[in-house]
Formats: sequence, structure tokens, C-alpha cells
Amino acid sequence: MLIKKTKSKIRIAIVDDHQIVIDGIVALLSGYEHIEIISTNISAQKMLSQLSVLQLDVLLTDVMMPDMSGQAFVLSASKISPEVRILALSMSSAPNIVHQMIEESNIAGYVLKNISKDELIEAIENVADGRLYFSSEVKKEMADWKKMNAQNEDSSLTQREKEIITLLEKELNSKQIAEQLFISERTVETHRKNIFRKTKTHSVLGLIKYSYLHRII
Amino acid sequence: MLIKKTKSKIRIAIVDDHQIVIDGIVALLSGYEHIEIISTNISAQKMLSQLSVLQLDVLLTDVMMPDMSGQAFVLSASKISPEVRILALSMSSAPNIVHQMIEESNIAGYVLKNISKDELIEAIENVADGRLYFSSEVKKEMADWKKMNAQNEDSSLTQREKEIITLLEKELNSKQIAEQLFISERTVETHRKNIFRKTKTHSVLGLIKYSYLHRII
DNA sequence: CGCAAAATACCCTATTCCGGGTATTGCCTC
DNA sequence: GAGGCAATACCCGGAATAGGGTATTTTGCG
Repeated sequence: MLIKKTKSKIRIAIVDDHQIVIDGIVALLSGYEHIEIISTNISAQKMLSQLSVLQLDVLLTDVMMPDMSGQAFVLSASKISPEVRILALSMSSAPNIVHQMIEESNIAGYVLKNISKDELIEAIENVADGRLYFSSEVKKEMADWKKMNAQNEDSSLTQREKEIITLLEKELNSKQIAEQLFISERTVETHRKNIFRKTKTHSVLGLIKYSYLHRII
Repeated sequence: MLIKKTKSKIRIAIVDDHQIVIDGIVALLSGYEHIEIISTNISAQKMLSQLSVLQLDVLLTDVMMPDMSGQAFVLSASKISPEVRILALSMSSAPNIVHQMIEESNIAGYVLKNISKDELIEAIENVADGRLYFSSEVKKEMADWKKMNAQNEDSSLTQREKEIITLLEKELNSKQIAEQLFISERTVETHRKNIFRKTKTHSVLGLIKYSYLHRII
């Protein structure tokens, strides 16, 4: 298997909603004999529809596309062609996206678009050979995410508490929340108190910021 | 002047922090005899330093670059070479960015990166000829922004009030804000009151949401 | 200079929030 | 069935907020 991959051409396809980026990658890879670009597409949907016949080694894909989320695309692609190695290409190293792609999807690599030519080649060769490849910025973001998640664990908000938070986010006061949930205002105050204690926040604004950061709502 | 521009080659330079995008644009433009790419750079700073000697007709630039904001770059570039026509290239049609570039900088055009080959050529030809070019999504965003701004007008927050808002966003209470600004807590309360009245909001969370929406902070 | 706007400061009151408790009920699990 | 957790509910008190005034000083502009 390894011999086959290294001896024969690496068959790749590119999907990105920006034609300019596709052209750029094509231009970058044009000088390399061992990499063959089988297909390119600006639509994730269209790429999926042709994926089964392409016999790809590597699928290079943007993670933020208008017609489909990166994660949904990756999951569908893996279903259609479980053997294809997916290399995600992203504009940003935003931790939530990175985490979602890496932990919740089965991707082989994740690189940023400010990647150099050499690094892109290296990434493609790595994932084609069955290894993983993540650029250093992405690795750093993953580490940061893990750290933040560890702190998150012990907060462990209950379902009801999360419900209260979503209502606080809508700028309801305790009285209004109580009415909405058909419970006593006292109960709402207890929940608020517990939420603040668990999240170590001290105001609704702080709590909502925390909630966005930790993706509670 | 017009004859010169249409008869001779259009001299352009490209600056974008993603090498891939530069390569893509270069590839797109390679077949066009009347467009000559003089220079490309992944650093806004470096492009500025060489700008004076390039004698460009059109400067194609990304608006979101790590080493310099799009606006700062455009202002500096205009200072160095007032005659160069700047065509902004953006990933997003986010209204705040669009507005900032168009209204507060003197750019000749604004297009999105999902632009087609034909449209990019058209945009370059237009701005080289002294006309303006904005893609339809961008025009729409500008219209939306104008509408929102009209609502904004009558709120008209003062500088001090905006300062208070930024401190409220940092979760400071009135007392802390008073200490920070070396003014009385009463004054802060007055400011808060006026801010709430002007923005028709009734809580700090509501105010901060409003502020994000209307790009006050 | 003179006006208008902005920034400053205080008065008031009612309401809400925040933080500290305790307690009961029901549900799930070991 | 005992223990743990979630959800419910209440008590208290001090602090802060929201909203209603009025008034003085400072600043910017024509």
C-alpha cells in the first residue's frame, strides 16, 4: 500500500467556494509530477455527487462554504468514500472550528490558507501516506481548546440552568423567566446564583460572554 | 489620459496575506495581454515600501491582513501614490468592513473573493479607466448599512458615552467606571441613563448587543 | 463673545441583582 | 433503601441598577 502511494501519483480533488483559491492551489501544485488534480469544484454539493467515481487519495476542502458546513461536508464525504483522506483548508484557526473538524469529524489534516507551497506539498504527501498533518497554529489552538475544556468540566451546568441562561441571553429578568417557566421567582434566583457560582461569573453580561466562549448557548 | 490607459497595459500589483490567493489571481489574469502584474506581496508593509517606484494603475488588495488593517493600508498607499486606483478584495461582505473601506477610505472598487474570472477582469478594467466598481453583494450591504445608520442617527452617542459603553462591556459597574475615569459615580449614572434612553435599551446586556450590532464598539 | 452641546454632579424612589443561607420533593442509581 | 443530584422554593441584607428629575461647569464652534 505504501509503495503504491509513493510510486503512483497522488489523486486529489479540491473544493472551495472561491474560484481564486482553487486556481491558486492548482497553480501551486502544477509543478509537481506526483500530484494529480482530478477535480475541482466551488460547490460542496456537486463535489459530493461526483465523489464516488473519482477514486481520490486526498480531498482538499475549505471548511467554511456557503452551501454546506465543513463538518457536514466531511461527514458526507466519508460516508460516500470512507477511504479518502480529507485535508481541511481554513482561513482561520478559530478554536471552535478547529475542534469541531478534528474531534467530531474524521479528518486527516488541517492547514491554514496562509500556508507556504512547501508546507502544502508536505501536508498532502503526509495525509496521502496515511499520516496526520496539522499546521503549528492549529496544534496550538487545539491545545488551548483542551485547556479551556478542562476548566469547563467542573462547571457542569444542568439542563435547567442552561435553559435559564438562554432566557437571560434574551434579556429577561428573573420575574419574566419565572413566568415563562411557570416556576417561582425564588427558584429562578437560586438557579442564577448556582450558575454564577459554577461559571465564576458575577453579572449577566459576564455570564453571556462566558456562555458564548464555552459554547453553552 | 483615457487613451493611454486603454491602449497600454494596465499595470497592477497584488497584496494578500495568502500566497494561495495571490497565485490564484495571477493564474486568472495570466491569459490577458492588456493586464500586467508588476508586483505581488504577502506583506502590506513591504508593498507600501516599494509602492512609490512601481507606477501602478491598479492596486489589488485584501482588506483583512494580519500585519495591517485594510483601511490603514489604503490610507498609506493613497498618501504614497495618490494616483493609484485601489480595488479591494474581501472574503466577506460584512457591512462594517465594507462601509469602513468605502466611506472612510478612497477606494475605487470592492469585490468579493468568490468573484468570477470575467467579473474580476471587468472590475480591474473599470477602475483602471477611472470608474468605480462594486459587486452586487457589496452594493446590497452598503444599502443595508445606510438603512441601519439612518436609525442610528437620532441616537447620536457622544464620545464620553461611547467610552462608558466600552467600560460597561468590560463588566465594570458604575463605581469602577467612575474610578477609572476620575469622575463621580453620579455622573456615570447620568451617562448610563442617557445612553439607555438614546439606544432604547434597558439593560447592560441589551446595550452591549446593540453596540455590537451598530458597531459602536 | 455667545450659544449649544457635552460633561459633570446631585436628588429621589422603586426594583432588581447578588451572595449567603436552608429546606423539600422527586428521580435515578448503586 | 440510602445517597446523590436536580429542581423547586424561601429567608435575609446589602449593593447596584433603572428611571425620573434638576443644575452647574466645560468645551467647541460660528
